[in-house]
Amino acid sequence: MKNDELFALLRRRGVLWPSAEIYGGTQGLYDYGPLGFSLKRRLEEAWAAWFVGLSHDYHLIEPAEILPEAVVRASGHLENFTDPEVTCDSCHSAFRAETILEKVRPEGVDGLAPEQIAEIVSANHLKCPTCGSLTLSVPRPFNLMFGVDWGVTGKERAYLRPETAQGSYLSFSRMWDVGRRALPLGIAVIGKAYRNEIAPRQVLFRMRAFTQAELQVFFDPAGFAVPFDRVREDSLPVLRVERRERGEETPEMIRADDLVRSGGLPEFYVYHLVHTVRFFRDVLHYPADRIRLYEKSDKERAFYNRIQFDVEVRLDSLGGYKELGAVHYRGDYDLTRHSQGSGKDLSVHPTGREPLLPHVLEMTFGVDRNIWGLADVHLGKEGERTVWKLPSYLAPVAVGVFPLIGKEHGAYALALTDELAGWGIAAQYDDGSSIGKRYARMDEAGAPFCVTVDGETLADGPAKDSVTLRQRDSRAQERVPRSELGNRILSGLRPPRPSRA
RNA sequence: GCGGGCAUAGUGUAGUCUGGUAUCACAUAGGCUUGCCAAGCCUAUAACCCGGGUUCAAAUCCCGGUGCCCGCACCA
Repeated sequence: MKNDELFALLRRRGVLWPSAEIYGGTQGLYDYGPLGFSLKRRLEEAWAAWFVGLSHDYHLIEPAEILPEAVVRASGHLENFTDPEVTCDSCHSAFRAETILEKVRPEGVDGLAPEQIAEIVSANHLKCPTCGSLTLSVPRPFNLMFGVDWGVTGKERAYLRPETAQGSYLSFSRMWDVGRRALPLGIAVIGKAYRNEIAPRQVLFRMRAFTQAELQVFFDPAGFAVPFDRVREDSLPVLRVERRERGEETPEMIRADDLVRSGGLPEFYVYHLVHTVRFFRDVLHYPADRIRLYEKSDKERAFYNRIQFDVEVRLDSLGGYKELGAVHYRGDYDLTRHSQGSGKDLSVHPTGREPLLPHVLEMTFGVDRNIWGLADVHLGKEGERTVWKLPSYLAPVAVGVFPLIGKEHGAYALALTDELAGWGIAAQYDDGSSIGKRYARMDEAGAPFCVTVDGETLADGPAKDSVTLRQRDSRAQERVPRSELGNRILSGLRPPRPSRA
């Protein structure tokens, strides 16, 4: 489905819509409706069940969304998110100063004042890349962070967090103290991050407020033991830098142990990469042939990232592979910076070991982007009908409950709806229009089951108190006693956890 | 930010050039009928992105704004 068509469908069904729509909408902000909110909750729960479930020592926390200026200064966001931007006075195109100066000053522009950059531009007669004029302006700072006035005087500054990860780094020493004082230690955060994007685009793909799910694993750089034997035979769809440089776009399947043995990647990294791919493939049910692990080169990744693979999924609505998650090996960059910034020694003393500064492995997941991805991949037309084939534990509605004839079976079906809701099942009663339309509505909302109360349910006989249970994907129906219904539906509603036995 | 395109009920659209009661379908709500996969009939609700201008009269022409789409740039 095309981008527009998919968004129209999601809007019509109340999955999501632009924020402040009655004022014409607000660029880069979206509201989730009933179906979208519920799907998002379940997606977050599935993520947590999987990634936090990887180890007894991985935990969820909820840090604050506002960061004091000292934090973003230490993290590098004040400096790096405030790229000097040069505009062309002729055609008004905008560029990062670093891009303009790339050829004459490969070491970058860090530490240069705007006037110094302007001097270099004029001394080298640098032209506008778009129109070729010699009319590049003096750079002005452009910051992707939202600043907020802080305190009574409003003179102090704070910032909305541009990524959730910072809260995990800030909480690390507290988590060390309240925990087992052992490495590895994983800290997971699910929450909003905010970026004042220049050009928000493609609905949920570049938003100004978005939800991230991130797991930061702190580990001893001298050794991070993982049960690698359990993943060594998995094959991963990787597109490595050398292959990309040959012009290849498609990934090749490489076994996990080969990625370690001849691929030069550490076991702990590949182990988590395998589990990340399993999550996308086995939990979210993205088709295996749509998933690609895209390795970022030295130039493409942030300087502190030692290894970076983006998890990409091919989406028809956006015409190609899109980044839906990533696995970063960040070294000790974050704790070093915050040790310096705070003046507090963040190194730890594991029992029987010398003090050390842990390294960080980061797994990031774009929650909103994956809601779009799940719609792109699983929501589609099958002949006349539109079906959203969500994994059952993600479906916002688990079961639709219908009376075959409203007047005769309505009361029974309503009572049954309440009973199922009491089991914690998202059950939705519908007696509108015809039975066929009710099935169609539920297919579109992604409900894995529909239950219909009919004459046999009420009549004395062998089928008394049984109903028909209809499966979304196969459309097959079977007769099920009311007493078994709760368990039948409930069994598919728990998201999978990784096996770690 | 730049260039191009677009904006009409919940959704998709006709009408815009050539100003004069805004078209159709689906969806939604109610009724009759039917009774296990979007059936049929009747009824109802429902729209010209916002602001200004020209005109007796603006969805239509003019100016300004906002939003969306595509490409470029940006996305440590």
